[in-house]
Amino acid sequence: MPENKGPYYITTAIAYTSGKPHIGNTYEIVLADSIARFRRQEGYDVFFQTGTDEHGQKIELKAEEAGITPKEFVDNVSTEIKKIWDLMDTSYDKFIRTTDEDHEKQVKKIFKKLYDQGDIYKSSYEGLYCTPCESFWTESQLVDGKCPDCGREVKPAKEEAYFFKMSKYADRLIQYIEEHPEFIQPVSRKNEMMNNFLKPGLQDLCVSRTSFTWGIPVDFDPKHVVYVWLDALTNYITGIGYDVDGNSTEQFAKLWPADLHLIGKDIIRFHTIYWPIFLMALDLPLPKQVFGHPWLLQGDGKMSKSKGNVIYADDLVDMFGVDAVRYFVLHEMPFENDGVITWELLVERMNSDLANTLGNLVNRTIAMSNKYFGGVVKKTGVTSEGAGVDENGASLDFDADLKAVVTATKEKVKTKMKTLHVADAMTEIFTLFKRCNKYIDETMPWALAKDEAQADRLAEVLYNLVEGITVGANLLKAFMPNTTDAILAQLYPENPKRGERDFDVLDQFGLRESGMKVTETPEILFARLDIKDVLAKAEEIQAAQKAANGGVEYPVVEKKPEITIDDFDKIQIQVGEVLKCEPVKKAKKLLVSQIRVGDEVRHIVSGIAAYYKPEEMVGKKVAVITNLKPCKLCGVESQGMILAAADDNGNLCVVSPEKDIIAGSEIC
RNA sequence: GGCGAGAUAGCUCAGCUGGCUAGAGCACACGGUUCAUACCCGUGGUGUCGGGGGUUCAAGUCCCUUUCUCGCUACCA
Repeated sequence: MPENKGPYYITTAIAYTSGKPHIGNTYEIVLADSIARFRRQEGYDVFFQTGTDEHGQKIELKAEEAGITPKEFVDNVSTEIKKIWDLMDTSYDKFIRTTDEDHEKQVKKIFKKLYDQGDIYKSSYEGLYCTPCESFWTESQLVDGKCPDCGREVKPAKEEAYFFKMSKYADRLIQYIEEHPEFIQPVSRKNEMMNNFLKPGLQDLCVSRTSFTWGIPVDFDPKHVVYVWLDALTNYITGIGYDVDGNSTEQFAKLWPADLHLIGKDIIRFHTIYWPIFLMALDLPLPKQVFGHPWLLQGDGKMSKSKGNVIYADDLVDMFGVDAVRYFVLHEMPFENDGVITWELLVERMNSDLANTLGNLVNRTIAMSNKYFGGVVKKTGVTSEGAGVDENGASLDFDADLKAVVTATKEKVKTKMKTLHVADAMTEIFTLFKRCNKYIDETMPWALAKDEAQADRLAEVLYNLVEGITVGANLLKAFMPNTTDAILAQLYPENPKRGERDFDVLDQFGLRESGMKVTETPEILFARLDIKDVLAKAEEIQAAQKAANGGVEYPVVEKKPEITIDDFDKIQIQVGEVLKCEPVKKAKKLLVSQIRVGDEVRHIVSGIAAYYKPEEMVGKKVAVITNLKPCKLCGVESQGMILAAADDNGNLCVVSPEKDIIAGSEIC
């Protein structure tokens, strides 16, 4: 066994249990798994944690829709997620759920502790909340009794809330980030965090909610539940036995701080700002590294359930096999940019890398060993040493070159993995396999076989091939564990264990004992696929998905408090006709429209530039709130508001009268 | 609008602190080979290195400028 290099604690983000994860979500666990496996191979004492994030309003609503309790709902989804993680052969050590009793208990205690020490405070600004700005103001901050930001009325707070004093720790965090350049990966993300959040000054974070109940209740104020990020992020410490009262487990002492939090790039902010600050408040050391990986996107249009083109891991595994899917997602994901997945790309990788380069190599090597030596692989020592050079001066000592490539690969893979460049690491391994294929052409075993006198040379060639493949197969273990086993099972049929090598010796050549046999019945590792067949199957899957999703996914909308007809009556809505529309300078999302409302024409700014071109708006009749206090946006005064509907998938449309009616008509 | 990244072969991308005829993989074409899953090996391309200017003996590689793309962020009355 390699020497123990010490503990290594790696986590994925915990998956939100609102539904079955698609292949893009599944990518993260595979990436984490390959890193975890690789570190284990290197000799680290790895602890790999993943799990599910199970609280929040969205889940509360989904459960209601399904007619079951939230707990039943998350039990189902969590089980399904775990099943997929297992299907992908991921070697996590712990699967935590935020509904686990010990987790909930610690979160309550953490909240209390932070409250007691003054980091969390209950909003004392009751009555002066500006809803659109999502900000509380003190009496003294108001300008003319109005919100100093937008100048609108501040209202009595709808809900009291607890806040976390982020600003208190901001300087320490900035210092930490500056002193640990490797903390945020890739580094481009570090700049975004510094420039957009830390340098301008951190806002306090709201850490409780009262608008729903599916969450961890605040012990001492049970109408509040703990805001999901404080709940979710702490899984990284509660999962390994952290206890606020100082009774943390030995495991915690050993593993914390984590070596790597692997997360999607969308939640970098929570992991590199709020999480470190929570930890500082708890007086715990910060994780060593946070890697915000890019996304695996579907190439052919946006994934959507109604289109039925969502790609799920289990469908892919059915069609291609686990390791092929692992290979694909790891290979297609560069370090910084988003990767793309399509059925065509999947087939291409499968055929060219897995079937042609690797599968065929193993197959032809075994076939020749059987054909020429009855499967016995002997090291004879008849090498190509001293073969000289060809007419172009190129070395004919093919053995030496093959060995050099094979033995150098381990170090190359290690180097790539050190910086988490998993795709590049795999490429190095496939370079090894390609070198083996080339070696066959160089040495031409079929030609050697025709000459009795060359029998020992032929044996040596085949030995070298089997040995080279053995090394490559062992290097592949972190990424495609089943393939490693499948190859070794064929090269060492009597006892595959004899083909397994410690990572430390993967830079050595010639460890295979001479005289062992390879299998008499080679099996194809990866079958070539026809793109037509695959596309046909993909269509079947899409059709099934569409059918299964006859039900519609409704948007989740945070509930507002009940109002009376008098409240409603305060709002004046009228039909407006868009006369003219143009983009607002200095703004990306804004359009300014000239709208006829009765006998007056108003300028109204709307955040719809991403959905409507200015010329599309002209001539439309829309619903307009006409008694809204005017307000300047990006330097342009807006005298009202165009009503529009938006769903959860980024669609938006303005609201128009169903029949033609004259501009100025009141909507009531 | 602010901050940042990028624009290199048909496609996806490498090209560090400037230096010999600009690379890899895939795709494509031609040649070789037959052990093998019609597979493997070799050879090949015209790349205005986004446009324009500049520094230098020498610039994808540095500076300025311009166009476009992308990320984060603000505005979304």
